[in-house]
Amino acid sequence: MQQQAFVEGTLPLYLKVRDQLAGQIDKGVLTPNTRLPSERILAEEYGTTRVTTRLALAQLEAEGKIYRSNRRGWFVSPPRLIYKPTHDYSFSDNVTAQGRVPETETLDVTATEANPWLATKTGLAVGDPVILLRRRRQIDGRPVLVENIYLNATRLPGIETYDFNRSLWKLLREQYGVELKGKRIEMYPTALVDPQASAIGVTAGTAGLYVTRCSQDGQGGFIEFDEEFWLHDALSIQVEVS
Amino acid sequence: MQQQAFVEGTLPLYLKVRDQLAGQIDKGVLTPNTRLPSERILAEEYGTTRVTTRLALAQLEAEGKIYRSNRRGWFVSPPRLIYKPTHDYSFSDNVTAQGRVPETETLDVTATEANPWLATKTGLAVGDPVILLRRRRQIDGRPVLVENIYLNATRLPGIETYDFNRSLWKLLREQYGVELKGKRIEMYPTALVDPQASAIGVTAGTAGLYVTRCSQDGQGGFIEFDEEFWLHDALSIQVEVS
DNA sequence: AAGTGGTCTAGACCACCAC
DNA sequence: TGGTGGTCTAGACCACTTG
Repeated sequence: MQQQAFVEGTLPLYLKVRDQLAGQIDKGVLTPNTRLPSERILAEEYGTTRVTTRLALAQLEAEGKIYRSNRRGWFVSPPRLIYKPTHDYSFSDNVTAQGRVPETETLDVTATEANPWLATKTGLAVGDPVILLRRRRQIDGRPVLVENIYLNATRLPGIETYDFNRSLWKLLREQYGVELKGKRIEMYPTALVDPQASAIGVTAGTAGLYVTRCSQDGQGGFIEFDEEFWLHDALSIQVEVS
Repeated sequence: MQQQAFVEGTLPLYLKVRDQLAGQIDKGVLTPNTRLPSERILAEEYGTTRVTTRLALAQLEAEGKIYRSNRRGWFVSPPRLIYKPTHDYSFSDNVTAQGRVPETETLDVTATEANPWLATKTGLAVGDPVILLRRRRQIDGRPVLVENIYLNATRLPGIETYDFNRSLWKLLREQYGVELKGKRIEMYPTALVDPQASAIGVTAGTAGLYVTRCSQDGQGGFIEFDEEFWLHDALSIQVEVS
């Protein structure tokens, strides 16, 4: 029942545990995607309880140094993917160019209509037909984002019949002759909640980055609105302007 | 000692508490910057313990719906500031334009030299003289970011003598005739750790957004490198390209 | 079946802030 | 000085994953 003294210069215990583990990660003793010892073992090693150990792990998770895989354990985070949302890079090409292995899964494709929220985001009228495409994307076997893509069904007739497990940008260019031009991007950090958290296989409340991207063709016509839910430790955003 | 049953359709208790509080925020019962009841009172209201209540509060914090003020309590988050890092907006003008009240405090100004890390970021040589300026910025009385600004001392002689509690961009333009042109921006979500967490007055480990911005003049000469540590719930980033 | 993280209890003392 | 959040203990049962 003894509490640790909180005198000047003394860190809380959970931050000491944090520092120890962070040191092992930074020094390369623990390498990306390595599993950490279980919470119970860590608690014993550091002479404390699971609650305190979990505080330390939550800190490292918030910093993006470790991640958890649903009831399988804690793992060291791999490097962040460099992502330039203003460019036309395909996810697959970008991931491959950085020496990683991408994978895309189509979750479902639905024909629907623009609701008021989507209408204000896209300039469509409420009720205009759209195709909603939901996909999950992985890097090196780890799901890192889910996305909802709203496609202008009027402008892209028959698009729901194609294979969406490949680059959408290439599909638009090759089948419809569309070159995406104008883009309006918005993003902010937030927690992933259901249904996105479940789709990505993480606990509700895991830190994430919410990114939306509205793309038009050269004539200013609306083509697609993309809503991406990223794990917060999986990416680093880069934007260049001149 | 009875545990809640985890049958189909039943949420964990901490998520029920979360939903209740979130509902009150969304419905406007709790308005921005309102203080929530204390953890002990919330725990009693929901018939649970502080630990579980804190889980619920941590969820809402991760989503950006509430924030904590060092040992003073939990508060409802105000709307996010819309921030366009590719534009030349001054912080003060931007905050004012959105109907909020900005404040800037200079923490310290130091003459130093470029280290290897800064050299790779800026194109300076290691050892080149730079002025390091640290500032804290507030919105409506709440500190929302601290920043480290590295200024090219060779290009901007005497800059350390000016008042930095106002717009740096205006100072550069009016006193040095500098128009910033090229920008390279990089950002990713991470936790705020000391010394930034202390400077902003939040617990180490609070979710944040790390933003760097490297600016040049029209001739490609390096002017300033800006490193910003934002509270994660304080901003929404917008970027437009055509 | 064994082990993992996920959730939860019922307390405790401490540092800090406002009154 | 009293109340707040911050940290911590020493357990418990549950759901899920893996062998």
